[in-house]
Amino acid sequence: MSLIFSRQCEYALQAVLYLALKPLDDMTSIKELTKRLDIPYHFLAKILQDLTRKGLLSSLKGPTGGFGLGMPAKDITLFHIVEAIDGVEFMHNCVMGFPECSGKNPCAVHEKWANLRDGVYTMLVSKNIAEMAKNMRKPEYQSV
Amino acid sequence: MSLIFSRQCEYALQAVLYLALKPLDDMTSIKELTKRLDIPYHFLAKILQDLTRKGLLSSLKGPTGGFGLGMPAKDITLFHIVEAIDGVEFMHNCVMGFPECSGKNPCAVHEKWANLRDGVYTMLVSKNIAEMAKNMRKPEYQSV
DNA sequence: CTATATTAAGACTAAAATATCTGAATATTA
DNA sequence: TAATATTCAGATATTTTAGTCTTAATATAG
Ligand code: FES
Ligand code: FES
Repeated sequence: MSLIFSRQCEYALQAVLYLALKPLDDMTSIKELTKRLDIPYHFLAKILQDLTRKGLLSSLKGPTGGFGLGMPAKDITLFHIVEAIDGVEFMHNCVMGFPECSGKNPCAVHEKWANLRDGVYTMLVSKNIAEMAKNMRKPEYQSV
Repeated sequence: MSLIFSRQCEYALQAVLYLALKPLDDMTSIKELTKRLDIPYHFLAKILQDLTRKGLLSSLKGPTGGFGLGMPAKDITLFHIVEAIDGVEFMHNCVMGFPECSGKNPCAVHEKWANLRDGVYTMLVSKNIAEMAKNMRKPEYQSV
């Protein structure tokens, strides 16, 4: 199977975009998130804790507690999330798996891949998550 | 960790490109391939057997045996290899992991991803593996 | 203060991907 | 025919990723 981002990372992207639709200090429980997004409860819990440790989210215990953005949505891009979960190695790895990726010793598709990779980067940083979230037409995100 | 193709698939791409540099009926042993490409012996064996069953390669037992292309290099693209190993789901999956990927209910990056995905497809089919192999400047492939 | 709802943390389990091992089948060569 | 070099097939092992469970900590509301 091929995939770009790990499952964890996909869940993180989905969850943070959901939080981006809410006011900064509004806390959202894991329960609400898993219900909306159909993500395993405890798995999502770990991911969110991870993002909290890394400062992207903030959390609060107790009733009325939950998770919220750790900084204004306008300062967060999808790239921050990918970076926090999967890391950025994909930005400098050879798509064919060769140990080196550079124009010096290019593999058969290096030029094209380098372009596409830049495109992925642009895709992840071109808008902040507030704008991103608004661009979605996913039922999971309606009437938050 | 993020990656596009599975490790298996990466190995397959590397190995088939190596075979593409040889005459059609010239058999190459796993030993030679693993030595050149630094791929675990038995793992590569399984991958090549898989590709053989699927017709992309041919094999011959015994001394002077080994693996070769199953059809002329000009008829094979990288996409055929990816298709055989990883499958083509990545061509219609949402990059953020949502259950549906379509313009009807687009995720935040659907348009951009759809373009990039087409770019990946083009990258994989734009040349046959004979041309691809010649474009490589990897030391692993010199003086075959 | 107490009961409750929540996150935090870490151990644990399950599944998938990656890698290794072993013996059989087969073709070549001497 | 015998020895050898190879692929073939399937079992096993290891590592990584995904997912679950349990207990503790903490904040709120009554
Ligand atoms: S060398 Fe292969 S993508 Fe750069
Ligand atoms: S819906 Fe996400 S990439 Fe198409």
